[in-house]
Amino acid sequence: MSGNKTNGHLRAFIERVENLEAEKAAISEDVKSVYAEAKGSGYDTKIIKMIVKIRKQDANERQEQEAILDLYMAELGMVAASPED
Amino acid sequence: MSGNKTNGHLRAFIERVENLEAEKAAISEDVKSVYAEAKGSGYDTKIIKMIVKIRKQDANERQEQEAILDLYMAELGMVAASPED
Amino acid sequence: MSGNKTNGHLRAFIERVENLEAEKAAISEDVKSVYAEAKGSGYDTKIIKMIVKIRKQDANERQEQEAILDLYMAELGMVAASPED
Amino acid sequence: MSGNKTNGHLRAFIERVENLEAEKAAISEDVKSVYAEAKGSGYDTKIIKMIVKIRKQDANERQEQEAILDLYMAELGMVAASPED
DNA sequence: CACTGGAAAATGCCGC
DNA sequence: GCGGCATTTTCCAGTG
Repeated sequence: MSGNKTNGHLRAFIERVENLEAEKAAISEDVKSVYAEAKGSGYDTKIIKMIVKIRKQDANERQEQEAILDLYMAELGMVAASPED
Repeated sequence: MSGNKTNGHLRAFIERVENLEAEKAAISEDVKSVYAEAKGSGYDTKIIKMIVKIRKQDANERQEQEAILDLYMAELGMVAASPED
Repeated sequence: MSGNKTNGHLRAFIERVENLEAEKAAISEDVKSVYAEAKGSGYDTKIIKMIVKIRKQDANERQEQEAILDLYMAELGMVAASPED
Repeated sequence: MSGNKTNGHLRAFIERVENLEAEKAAISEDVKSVYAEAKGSGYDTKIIKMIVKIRKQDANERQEQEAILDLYMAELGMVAASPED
């Protein structure tokens, strides 16, 4: 009665996840290919990875800055006063 | 200057990697959505993850087994027939 | 033969790890206390955490930049030439 | 403005947190050193980690048991005498 | 009080 | 085969 027909649902969820993860794995392969190609062109993989990493950090940082700005503004909009007392 | 034109290549490599990683991130989001949906249907996310994990392990083991089988067959002078499913 | 007396060593290693992790846990408690105190002084914990996070990100970024600089310098010191042949 | 002098407090809080987290990071390094040393002595890091984990679980269980015991004793009207410390 | 989001830990993977 | 790295997983505080 209660949950039997949901077994099909469970199976569907699992398959969807597995398909998505297969896609992810394929893309990871592509990334590896790009690095291999870059190395084949004489570039140092390590450096490329580091550049990618730094650029990602930059993006994160920007996001964090905006997040804290939002926090500040919310804070100021709410209390607009000194925290203590 | 010898290799200036390769700068364009470097940039291209970096962008390709970044695009691929963006795709990966998007798919990861999709996976999260599926889990959220499953949870909304009353399933325990943790259990589904375990099932997915186990099935992946099984797949890995299968592949290993097949690889070993291929090795044996090659050893015996028999070419492993078309592996595909 | 060889490894019997090392049991004592194993025990010693485990205890060292456990002691260190106990210290870490204690410090985590201290951190929590500081946040509690700050909140008691009217500060928003969330904001403080975010500031700490951003400052840590800044530090990381600096480190990454230096790391890549080192990489570049090593690269240039080694080959000092265009990447592609 | 009312609360300007609290900026110093905020700064102090932040620095205290950062110092504590630096200590934590240092201790984490120490833990890594211990594991490296253990590996250098021929031990398998993974196994040691498992042992540490199990012992921690045991400790947790013990605490739970003691907590339950305390509950029972409180229920019975007996104050759980200070076990130690 | 269950859920979300984030920090810390653990696992697995990749390149050397 | 090992160390480093990325991803995953787990734990916990905060929140509605």
